[in-house]
Amino acid sequence: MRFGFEMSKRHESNTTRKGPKQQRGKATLEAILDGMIRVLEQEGSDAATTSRVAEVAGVSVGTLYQYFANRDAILDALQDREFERAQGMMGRVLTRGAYGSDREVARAVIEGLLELHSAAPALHRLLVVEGLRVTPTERVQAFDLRIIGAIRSFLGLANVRIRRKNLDAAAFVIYQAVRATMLACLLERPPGLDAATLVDEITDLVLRYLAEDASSGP
Amino acid sequence: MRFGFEMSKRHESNTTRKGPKQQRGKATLEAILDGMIRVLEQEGSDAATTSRVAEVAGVSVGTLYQYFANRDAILDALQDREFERAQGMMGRVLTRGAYGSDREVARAVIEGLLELHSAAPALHRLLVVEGLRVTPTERVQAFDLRIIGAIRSFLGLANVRIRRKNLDAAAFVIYQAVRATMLACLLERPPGLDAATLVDEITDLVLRYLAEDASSGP
Amino acid sequence: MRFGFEMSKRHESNTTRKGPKQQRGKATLEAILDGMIRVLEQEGSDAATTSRVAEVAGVSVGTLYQYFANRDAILDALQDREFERAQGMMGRVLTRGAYGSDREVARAVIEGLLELHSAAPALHRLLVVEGLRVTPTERVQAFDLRIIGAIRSFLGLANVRIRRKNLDAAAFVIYQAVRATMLACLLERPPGLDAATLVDEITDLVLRYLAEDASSGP
Amino acid sequence: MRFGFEMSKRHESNTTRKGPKQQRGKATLEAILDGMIRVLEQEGSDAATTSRVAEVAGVSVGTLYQYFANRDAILDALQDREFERAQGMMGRVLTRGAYGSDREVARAVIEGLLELHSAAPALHRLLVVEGLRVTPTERVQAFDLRIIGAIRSFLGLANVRIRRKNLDAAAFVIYQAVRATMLACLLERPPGLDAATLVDEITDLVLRYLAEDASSGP
DNA sequence: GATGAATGAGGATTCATTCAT
DNA sequence: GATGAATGAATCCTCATTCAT
Repeated sequence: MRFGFEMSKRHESNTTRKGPKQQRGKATLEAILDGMIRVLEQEGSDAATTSRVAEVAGVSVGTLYQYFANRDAILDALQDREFERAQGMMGRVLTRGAYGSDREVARAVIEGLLELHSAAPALHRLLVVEGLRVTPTERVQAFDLRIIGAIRSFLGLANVRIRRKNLDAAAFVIYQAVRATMLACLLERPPGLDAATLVDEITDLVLRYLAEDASSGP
Repeated sequence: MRFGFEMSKRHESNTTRKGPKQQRGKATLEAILDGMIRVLEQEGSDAATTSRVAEVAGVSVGTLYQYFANRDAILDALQDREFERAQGMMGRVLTRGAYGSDREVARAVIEGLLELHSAAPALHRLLVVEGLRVTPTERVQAFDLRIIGAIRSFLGLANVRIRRKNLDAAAFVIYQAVRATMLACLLERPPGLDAATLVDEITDLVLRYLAEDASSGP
Repeated sequence: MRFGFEMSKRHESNTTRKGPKQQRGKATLEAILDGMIRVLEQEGSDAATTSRVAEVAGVSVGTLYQYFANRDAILDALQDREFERAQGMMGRVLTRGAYGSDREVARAVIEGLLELHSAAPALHRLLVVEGLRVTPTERVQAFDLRIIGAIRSFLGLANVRIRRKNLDAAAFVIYQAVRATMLACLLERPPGLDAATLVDEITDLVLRYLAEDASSGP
Repeated sequence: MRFGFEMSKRHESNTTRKGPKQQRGKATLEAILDGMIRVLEQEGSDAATTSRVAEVAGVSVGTLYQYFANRDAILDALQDREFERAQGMMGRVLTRGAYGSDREVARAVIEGLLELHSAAPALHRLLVVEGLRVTPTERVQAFDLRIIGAIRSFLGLANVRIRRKNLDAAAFVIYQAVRATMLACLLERPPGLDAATLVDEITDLVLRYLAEDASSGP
């Protein structure tokens, strides 16, 4: 167990219809997920109809519905996959850089996140939008709630001197601030704000907010 | 529509169709805008169909279309109204608090923003979603671009000692971070993060990021 | 009485709502008719909504409906006006040219028709379309039935040697052939078919069809 | 819609959306075309809404739109089908009657046309209306342009002595005159003008107009 | 298991017509 | 009489989902 990432195996109903027992099934399932991402990234969410996704995935709509109970289930699965990737990245970075300075660790995590987001900005945009839904869906665990939990436990375990009293609040603030900045930067591509600068700024934002002393600004 | 609130591609007629000059007209127009907000807040963006908005506004669809060229035009108008409110708030706060400490000014602005967001969180959620559009529209001034510009010029004029080199980047980061945190807090209502705490945390986040010395944290 | 143009004063219901007793009323009524024609000619029939017609006529929709029971009534009135113009033209031409050769008379009539059509081709197109309605409207006298009647009586009275046995059929054929050719020419403007040529061709078409000897081709 | 059958402005996708390759698809497509004709014939063009056509065709609107990109595409397809039928008829008649007299050939063609028109007068009415469009569409080959071209080349090839100098004009005139007369006759059913008479009259009209000597009139 | 044709509820938008001022 | 804001039925079209083959 890494950082005590607690997470329930949530909501059967909305998810994959049948566990991909077969090899072929697994491949098809992945093809559909990738099809969804590809459409999202290249054609925008308006174009992400079930038919189009199936087409891009190289299967028929019927098949798509054999793997997913409904359209939302695809997004759920995508969320799961993305969460696992984030989790994996964090694990790798933190293990590897266990002895680096706070700044180095933070920067590594942020770079990892940026990489993850860069691979599929539109997907992450979607995850934000979904997370911000006004009418709470029955989607039990929004993507960000899970991540915030993970961050919270990391902060609790970290041996750095965190200045924050309220760790729950801190985890929440960090997560929202980092994600929004990163995502907006990727999607809006504001002139004069390249990836390197972005990482610098976010790292500094987070460290100054968290750490007792963070005089080593850029 | 899926994925929350996708806007349609076209933006031919971004403006109010024909502001009937009468008094009644003005009232009807406001009723429609308020109807949209009410639906957004209470029923979610999927429910914000033109029919439903008209119904809630207490007018017929036909009337709605007499005031707005299309559905998107309502959102445009809402954006304008909100921008003006934000501008007004900033003006008032900054004038009034011209002699306060940095922290006092920052806190006042953030409290003002929180107030604005609290009045219509769903609307602001929408503005975020809009701001994150993958396919950038020709919509001349996206809400956030306008606000970021305002922040940027404020930073440039402020007589405080800003530690940031790249003021454009700083304005961008601050805006995204503050807005996302505030909005997510309002919409998700995470337990243990009340309004007061939120203001404290955000103020600190911003000040530490910006100011040369921000030792007066909580 | 000229050629025994018999015509009933038909269908009160669909027509002008109130006889324009006032001077102003008469002017407004004409303005509306002209507005309809102007829109038809310049913007096409899709644009000919009651609102647009009223706008172009310089009155309000309400006023328009004070003069016409419904939209169709405007077209009825237009039909009447056009029929009267056609009648007047025929009268003038036939009186003036009473002693010309058959060909001269025919040519004069056709030129007159062309002039009438040229002034408002879109209107005449509309009259055709209306005349060809599949579901017979309650519109008692279609434009063409009235004109055909007039032609028929002219053929009956004419002192030329008509070769046709069936004058009813002949009147019908002539009318349809002439009108269609003329109108299509005006609307489609086929290259290499100017007004002069058109008149020549139609005149010849009609004369050869009707007259005992028509060896004097163009 | 008013004024009979206005077509909408756009013609982006003039073609069949996606001819489902199956057998069933072909049948459905035909059912829709026939449904459109049936509605046109029996209920008039105002009734020819997509829903009604689908209903009469025995399919759902969705299905209709799976075969045709939009309402106009149905009419395009109908036009194509009709053009092909006309072409086939002409081919058959001209081949078979290669050795008949001019009058016999002409009469055969006209009888063929009458048959074609009789089968679906409302459709042909529509094609006329289409042909008379004020705003010329980019629709590549309007029905009549295609037919006029065919007539024109037939006139050029015919070994009969055509008296006309301007064959383009002659083709145009013949086409418009014949079609209008025939169609109006079918739709208005003027008393005392049966099919046989109509064919006689039209044949004579055309032959006298075209041929050097046409003394063999009725 | 896969396919894709069929379904139909639902959403945006228009426009003839009315009626309170 | 004139005005024009309000009405709402009607239309086109989309897309998630099902089911017969």
